[in-house]
Amino acid sequence: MSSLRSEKTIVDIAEELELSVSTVSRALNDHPNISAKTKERVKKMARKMGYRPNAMAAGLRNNKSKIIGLIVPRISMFFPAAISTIIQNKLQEYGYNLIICQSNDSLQQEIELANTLYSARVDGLAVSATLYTTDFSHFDIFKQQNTPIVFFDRTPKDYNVKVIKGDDFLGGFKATEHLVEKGCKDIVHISGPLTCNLYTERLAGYKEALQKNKLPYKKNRVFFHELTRENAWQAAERIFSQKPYPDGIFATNDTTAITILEYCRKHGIRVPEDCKIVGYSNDPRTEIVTPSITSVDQYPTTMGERIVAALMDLIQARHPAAYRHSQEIVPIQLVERESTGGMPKETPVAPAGIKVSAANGAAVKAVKKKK
Amino acid sequence: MSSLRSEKTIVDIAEELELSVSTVSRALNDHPNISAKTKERVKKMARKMGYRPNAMAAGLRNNKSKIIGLIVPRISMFFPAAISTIIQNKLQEYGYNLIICQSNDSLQQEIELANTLYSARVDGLAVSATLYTTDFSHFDIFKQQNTPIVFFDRTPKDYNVKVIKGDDFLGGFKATEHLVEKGCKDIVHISGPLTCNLYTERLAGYKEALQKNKLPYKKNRVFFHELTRENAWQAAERIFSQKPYPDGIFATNDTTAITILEYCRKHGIRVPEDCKIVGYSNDPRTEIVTPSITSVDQYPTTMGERIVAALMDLIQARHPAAYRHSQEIVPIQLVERESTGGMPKETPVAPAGIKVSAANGAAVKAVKKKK
DNA sequence: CTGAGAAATGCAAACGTTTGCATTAAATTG
DNA sequence: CAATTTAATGCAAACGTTTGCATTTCTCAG
Repeated sequence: MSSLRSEKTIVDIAEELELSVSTVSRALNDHPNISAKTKERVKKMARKMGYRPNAMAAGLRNNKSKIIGLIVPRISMFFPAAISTIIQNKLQEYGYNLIICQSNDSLQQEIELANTLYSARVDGLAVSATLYTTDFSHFDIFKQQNTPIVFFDRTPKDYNVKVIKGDDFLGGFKATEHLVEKGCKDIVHISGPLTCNLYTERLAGYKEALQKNKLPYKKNRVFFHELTRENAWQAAERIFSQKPYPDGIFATNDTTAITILEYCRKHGIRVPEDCKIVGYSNDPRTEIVTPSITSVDQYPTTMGERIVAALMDLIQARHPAAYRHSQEIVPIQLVERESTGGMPKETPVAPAGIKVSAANGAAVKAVKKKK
Repeated sequence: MSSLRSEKTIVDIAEELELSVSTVSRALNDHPNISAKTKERVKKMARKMGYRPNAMAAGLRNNKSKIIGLIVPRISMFFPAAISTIIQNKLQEYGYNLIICQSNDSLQQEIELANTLYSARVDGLAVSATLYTTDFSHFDIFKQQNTPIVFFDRTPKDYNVKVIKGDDFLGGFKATEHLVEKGCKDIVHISGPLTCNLYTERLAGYKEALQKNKLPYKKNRVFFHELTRENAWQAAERIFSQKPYPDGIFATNDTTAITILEYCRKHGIRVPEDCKIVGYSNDPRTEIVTPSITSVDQYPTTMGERIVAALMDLIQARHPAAYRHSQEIVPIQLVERESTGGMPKETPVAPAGIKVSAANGAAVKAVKKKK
């Protein structure tokens, strides 16, 4: 009958075996100078005594926590959720834990989170910023201490740091040009707050596509607001409050696209006949809605994997600043569906649309340097 | 110009101010015996020197990490994602961090996760188990060390521990009875692996409803399999491979319900006219699909809040075993939609259906003791 | 056997906090 | 103003590891 309380420590093992703590420690960590025999003895005893390493003690001594921090706006949205999933699973393979935090798109919260994660002495940090983060100085501590830090998706414009992001310019461009190809001449763009890089770039892509196709850019055809369902609905009301109706809508977010679609259905505006719709992110919901919605896939799997790869890379090697501050672009792909006149999918279960693995390969090559 | 490397510690502050480390520590923690003046001096200096507390050192000394562990099957599914969101945000208010882990429904991974979370010396643990976890002994360590542990949703049947779960029996019952009320006489039930308590209870509810309404329980009308899209599609193929077709289907999962609906639409089976469908969890997707799908809401917000409340409770007070091993039931609610002949929603943006706050209040009262 | 080199083990400090107890300084009282 | 209480500060140990260096124990050639 073992004593009730009391965690077993390596000194307990050492005593029991009449060894020094150092040998026990080394034995457990498979240090080369320890004989196979003692290793066996130690491990067996550890098991028998129910020993569990104390990560905090080790972390304190080693100055590493084996924890990675992740800050995202919210994990209930498709894209960040998908990324978080990948990151979590991937990190596990490397023996790292993940602390996931949500800023809820509040700068104040983001600042606090950065501080607590720093206090936890995370070995690395991945961040997708708030919609309104333009000053990134609350991440300075990490840079000062040389803690690897990677921004993704919603990234800073001129904060010197490693960035992994989708090709938002191209995404905006392709989405718009696709609408043009399908015959649209009057295309509304629903954008987000321009404090966020994603939206400025997609908007730029939109403009570029219009220009290339000799369509005028009209200010009153572009909307800016936080991309909630409520705002989307209001935007729809404004858009369809007076004729002429647009014949195409590029929403920079699938939630918005879906809401617009619902509005159209409710008001007898036929999609795609009267008005075509394109969303962004390839949220699985775009596929189950009727009609299904064309969207821009951002390859969250690829992005997640590359975030982890970058972090592990930075942790292992003390990297040259060149890499610490480089930018990687993950490709995007337009997924055509019914809302722009595409065919309904063959069978909903095994969509032929995207082969992630292939895209993956392409993505890995598409590493660009920051200009 | 301050020295490049080197984290500032409280001893640096102490030296700078010619104080002892203990006073500095106490000052930073607002200990009552420290004069207001020194507190001010210390805090100011701390700020000036860019001091950041080291949570690992404090944790080691205090034997508490201020970290809560969470193990869920996967965070990309609606229900666990929703719960995780709530838990994370709620914990933040209490000054706790959350380490979210996914077992990917693998028992092996769940065991490993339990071990690493224990190594991190989490102050509490919340778990929704694997589909196949029947032996829970890998959580024994936590119980031995008196680390608070709460199971939710997918909970053990006879492992002595705090449990917070939805009223699955009632959910299964209501879903089935609703179909009966709508005129169904031949109701298929698509269930999950019976190793998981959720499914046995919902199945029991289904049976009960049939019996109460004098409908026969037919073995070949119930399906068991992991609730993936692929399996759902196959189930649909079997269900509709020969007449008579069922006139109602109760799927114990919204993904399955949605897939069945897609199958029906593709094969010209009219929903709800020919066949009615009820899902489970009230995944937002059930609302945007056409026709929208009746489902059972599980109040993830309520459940998440109560998980956190229970954990904080257990951490604060060294609780009597009675509470540590009690069971709480969170109510459920049937949300009627078009797939069972309900009216289409008024406006998709502000559905009148559920007022979470109100339900919340109801839920808090509905604490049942284990029989 | 002896001695040298290699292999295995041990010593003790360090990581950055917190905290019980001892001590000193300040305030209060008779 | 001495004596006593109260307020403020300091000392040093402890939390559980890891690791550089010193020491001991082998192994084996000469």
